[in-house]
Order: sequence, then C-alpha cells, then structure tokens
Amino acid sequence: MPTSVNSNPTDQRILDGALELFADRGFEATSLDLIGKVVGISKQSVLYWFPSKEDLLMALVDRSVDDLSLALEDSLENPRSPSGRDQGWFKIESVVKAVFRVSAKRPELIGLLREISRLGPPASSRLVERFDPLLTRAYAFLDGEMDRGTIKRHEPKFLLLATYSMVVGMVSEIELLRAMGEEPSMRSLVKRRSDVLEFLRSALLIERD
Amino acid sequence: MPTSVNSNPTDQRILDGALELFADRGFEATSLDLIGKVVGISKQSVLYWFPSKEDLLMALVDRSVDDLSLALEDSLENPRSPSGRDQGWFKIESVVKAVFRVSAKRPELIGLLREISRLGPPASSRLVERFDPLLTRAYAFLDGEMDRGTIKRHEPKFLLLATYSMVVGMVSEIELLRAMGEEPSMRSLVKRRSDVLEFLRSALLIERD
DNA sequence: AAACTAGCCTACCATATGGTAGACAGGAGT
DNA sequence: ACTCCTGTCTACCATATGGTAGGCTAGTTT
Repeated sequence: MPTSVNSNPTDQRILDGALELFADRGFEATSLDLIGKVVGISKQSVLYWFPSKEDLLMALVDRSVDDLSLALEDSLENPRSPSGRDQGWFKIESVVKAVFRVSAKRPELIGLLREISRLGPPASSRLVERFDPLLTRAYAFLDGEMDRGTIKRHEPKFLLLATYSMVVGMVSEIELLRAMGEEPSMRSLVKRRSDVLEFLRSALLIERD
Repeated sequence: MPTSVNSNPTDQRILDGALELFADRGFEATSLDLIGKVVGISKQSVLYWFPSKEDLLMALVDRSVDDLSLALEDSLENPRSPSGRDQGWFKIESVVKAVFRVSAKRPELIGLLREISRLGPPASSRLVERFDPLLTRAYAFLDGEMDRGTIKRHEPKFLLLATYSMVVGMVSEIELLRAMGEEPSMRSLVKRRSDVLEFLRSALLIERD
C-alpha cells in the first residue's frame, strides 16, 4: 500500500519521493529501497523507470529546474510587488519573494539546490546549464538597471551568486537557526523575508531625493 | 607507507584526513577505509583512535571550531585593516578578510562547515554550541555598533546568518562559479573578497558627511 | 624477567547497497 | 487465440561498509 494517496504517473511519484529524500537526507544517504518504500513500489520498479540512481538524480534536476524556472519566470512577468515607484527594484523584490514563496510551499526544492551544488559534477553542471537561459536574462536585467542608475553597480555575476547564497542560506540553514535559538516557523520565515529584502534594499537601492 | 610525510600524532593525522575527505566528498560518501588509506594506516587503527565514525566527526567538529575561532579571534583582537576612520566597520572588514584568508589557506574548514550544517544534529548542534561564545560576542559587538550609529540597524541574528551564508557561499560554491564560467583561482578569490566587502559596505555602512 | 600497555594489524561479520535476471499479470493489437 | 508490451515483482549478486574479536610487537613498568 502506497504511503501517500497519489494518483500521478509512477515516474512523477518517484521523482516526488526522491526530491524529498535527497533534499532531506542527502543523495548518498538515500537508498533506492527507501525511495521505493515511500512511493509504495519496490526498488526494482524504481530502476525500471530510471535505469540508475544517477539517471534518477539527473531527471530530478531537470524537473526541479523547470519547476523553479516557472515560479521565477512567472514572478518576473507579473511582479506582485505592492504599489511602486521603481519597476527595476520591484522585479528584484518580486523574485526574492518568489523564492521565499517557493521555500515556504516546497522547501525540498531549495534543499535540492544545496544538495546538487554539494554533489558537484555532473549534477551541478547540469543544474547550471539548465538554468542558463534564466541566468542570461538576469545578467541583462541587472546590467540594464545599473545603467539606468536605479541600483548600485556591482558585478552581476557576483551579485547573483551572493544573493543566491544569502537567500538560500536564510531559508535552508534551519539547523543553524534552530541551534541559534530561533524556532523555525511560518512566522519567522516571513520575518526573515522582510529582513532579507530590507538588507538588499539598503545594499542596492539608490535613494533619489 | 603513509601517503603524506606527516609526523604529527596519529589521531591528529586522522582528523586531517577526515577533514579533507568529509569536506570534499561528504560524510556518508567517505568510508573509514578511505580515511585509513590517506592517513597510511588501516581502518581498524582509525577505530582505535575514534570508537566510531560519528565520534570521529564530533572530534573533528571540535577541533575545527577551535581552529576557526582562533583565526577569527585573532583578527578581532588585532584587526589588520588599513588606515581607518571607523573602528567598528574595520572589525567587520577584518573578520570577513579573516574568513577569506582561511578559505584560501584551508578551504576544507569552510567546506566542513557546510557539510556539518547539512548533516544536522547532533553534529550541527554541537557546532553551534561550540561556537556560542564567539556568537555572543558578535551579537554584542553588532548591537553596540548599531547603537553608536556606525552601521545600519538590522537584527544581529539575521545579519550574522545572512553574512555567513553569503561569505561561505561565495567561497565554497566553486562548482556554481565554475559552471557560471569563472575559473576558480587565487585571483578570482581576491576579486570576490573585495566584491563582498564592497557589498557589505554599501549595505551596512552609514556614510557621514 | 615477567606483566602490562599502546598502537597497529588480519580476520571476520552482519548488513545494506546499486544493479541484473528473469518471471508473472494483465491489457492491447493482430 | 496468440503475441507483445508495460509495469510490477521476487530472487539473487558482488561489493562496500561500520564495527567486533583478537592477535602480534615493541617498549615501559615493576
């Protein structure tokens, strides 16, 4: 009997289970047996859908990048920021909010990012490769905003990596937070979100009269 | 015959090997056999010094926290920043520089931090626990500086975690950097350091006339 | 000289792991 | 009716892993 009542196609359910487990316990520490168990099938059925554990990981990277891209693209096209005077800054704010939204709704996706970058190639190269279109757009956008003088000039590549590290750290270092005496909760996630935004604002935004 | 010509006591050499391997390949992916091999002894001798793999990890956490604390404390006591007008800011700069110095000289230490926080309790709780004295000092220092009005007000706990995430990310996400087209090198590390400092400066420093 | 200890080793074990081989059930195509 | 294909399973395997048991040696203690 399946652990979860889930009527999706088997391969998607396997990816669901693997995502959760890889993000939570790590790739090496997750056995195919365990994945099978949470999905409600046998290890061999997992191997039927994905010829090897690494193939499974790669497929998971692909699907996760698609999911994330979708969430971010959407927030780029239709920024949900409140009333505003500065379109450029709002896009940044909107993307950061989107990341926080994802990490509230699907924390495993963010956890997987960390795990992938830890595992190194070939998974990490595939990750960045698949993210490339989005990255390129982000570079162009940041360059444009700096040219327009709406945000302070930093190297886009650095800015992205730094912000990425910071945001992902803030939402995924829950162990450290807990150990620092803050009980992870919805409330504290919202707090951290506004802290991050305020920090970024003071780092990036150029105040005009 | 030992792999490295190292005449330190055996237990220290084991910790050295484990540090490198854990940081590089991860805890689960590192076998006791492999540790023994790089140290030049058998797995059973490893177990002679550390009764279990987890004991080894704990001992490694302890030693690494000591090493890191030493490097940071030193930079706090004797800031190496250039001529300056603002002691508070210079301490921050000095600490960030110290972290970069450590990550140039002993990148495994930073890598281990990530690995530990990924592994979760009990390793991560021990890590933070052992870091607590330093953390407390940092809180107090940041509070003081904010009161004095030298840096912008943010919640210290947030500020520390955010800066930690950013700095550690910048020095340890070399996979992502590489995939983003930047070849990790001494030169680029220095570049990233100055980028980070500039970013922090614009985020924190309050310019006065 | 006898006893003990430290440090290392070989031998071994139970378990877990990724993966292969192949069987069986049931629906679809002919 | 027969074949084929899809999806699942059981059985099995080679290998690796953390850990135990116990032995050997050289030096120190008594």
